[in-house]
Amino acid sequence: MAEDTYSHKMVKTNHRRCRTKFTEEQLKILINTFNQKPYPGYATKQKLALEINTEESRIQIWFQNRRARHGFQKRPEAETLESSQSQGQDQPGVEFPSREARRCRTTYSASQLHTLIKAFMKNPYPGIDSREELAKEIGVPESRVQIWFQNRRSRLLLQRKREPVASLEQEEQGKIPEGLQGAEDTQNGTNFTSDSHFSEARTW
Amino acid sequence: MAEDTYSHKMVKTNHRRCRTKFTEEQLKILINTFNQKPYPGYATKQKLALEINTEESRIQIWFQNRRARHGFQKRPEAETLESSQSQGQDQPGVEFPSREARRCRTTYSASQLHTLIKAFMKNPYPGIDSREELAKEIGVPESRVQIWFQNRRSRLLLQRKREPVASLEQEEQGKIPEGLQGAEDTQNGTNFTSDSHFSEARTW
DNA sequence: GCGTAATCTAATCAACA
DNA sequence: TGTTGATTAGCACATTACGC
DNA sequence: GCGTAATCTAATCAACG
DNA sequence: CGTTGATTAGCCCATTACGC
Repeated sequence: MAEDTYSHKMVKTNHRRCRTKFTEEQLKILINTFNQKPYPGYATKQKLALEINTEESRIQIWFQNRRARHGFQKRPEAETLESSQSQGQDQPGVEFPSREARRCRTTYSASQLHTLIKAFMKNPYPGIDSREELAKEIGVPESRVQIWFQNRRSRLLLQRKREPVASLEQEEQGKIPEGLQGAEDTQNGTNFTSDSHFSEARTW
Repeated sequence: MAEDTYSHKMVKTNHRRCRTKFTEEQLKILINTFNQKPYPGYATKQKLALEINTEESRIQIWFQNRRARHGFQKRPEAETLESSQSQGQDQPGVEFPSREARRCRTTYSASQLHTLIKAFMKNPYPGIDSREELAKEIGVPESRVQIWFQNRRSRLLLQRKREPVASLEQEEQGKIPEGLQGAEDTQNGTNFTSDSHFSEARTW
């Protein structure tokens, strides 16, 4: 049992969240609301959450999936220019909040960020248990923790395509001059049949 | 016991590098060199590497450990003002490089960075095998991959203490107003006895 | 204004019927 | 196996908008 | 000049004798 | 159970110094 040769509490809590099971009753209400406004604001979702006794984040997910799978009238703005809603976009004077207000922006303190980043480094893809634990530790709802991790990963992956050309070359990169770079490890040849998984065929 | 519930090739290659065993012969040479200059430059280390047939990075480590454990004469610059070396620091005209030249700076291409970052997100603490694999994949010596990961983690952990005060407060931060933040998850109470590991007693 | 939390889509994973 | 909740990246930087 | 590789210290982990 | 190679963070931003 030489696996898990870690001293850390490698509890490996990487389960995903339990699949929520909606009752007929709940679904009826959800669908009904969806047909009225497929892009509900925070208030609406909160109300729904209370009404059908479910976390607001689950409702959020449900709406996302619903939108993605069952086509609906149209996007809320730039509609098919049909019914109501004053499509004039920038109708001056009244400031029409075509979109319902969203959830208030969460602000994280330094120590909260500390904890989050530390956890991120341990595992950028925390399971539901880790997230719950983190949430409790820093005192925010778990859904916010999840969102934070998503955004964080996004930002990190952004740097991948950042730092662009610097000047004007992007030719080959698997061809280091050879003789300086690859002139290492010529003894102790632990060649270990490298079954390189995740090759993934770059196509640059 | 339900650990490692991953579909990914969780080969768990988190072993550390094999402990290098130096022979008497090698040690003699190392110690000898150390006594002459405890802070060897790249050229010296490279030469040593060739001489005792060992990776340069291992020599680097050996010198670090040696310096940390066995006291030695002094720091290389601002010496005990003894022998040669023209200590005049800024002796105009000749530009004396008191320190021996270091290793040439490695520049990573965009695709190399892509691969590295991707790997970083999968696991910020890759074992020797993963690093070797990465090294082969992007065509740099493994030691450089290791260094890259170190620096990367460092930069990430930096942001922890970044974004400081914004204006002028740093009082309590474990005291969210309560009543807005923690007002979630009141159903589906999976309380799961939270044995919060890594508490680590902040002392701010 | 900037930084970044919130939101969204498209795709995929995966549990459950 | 299809349905559907959960999760993820965001492919020359996903988009939007809010707080400080 | 900035960005970031390279380097360093202090501490800790861990294999091996 | 000490020795010593390997690894890690870097406690108001580890330090240094190159390449572009």
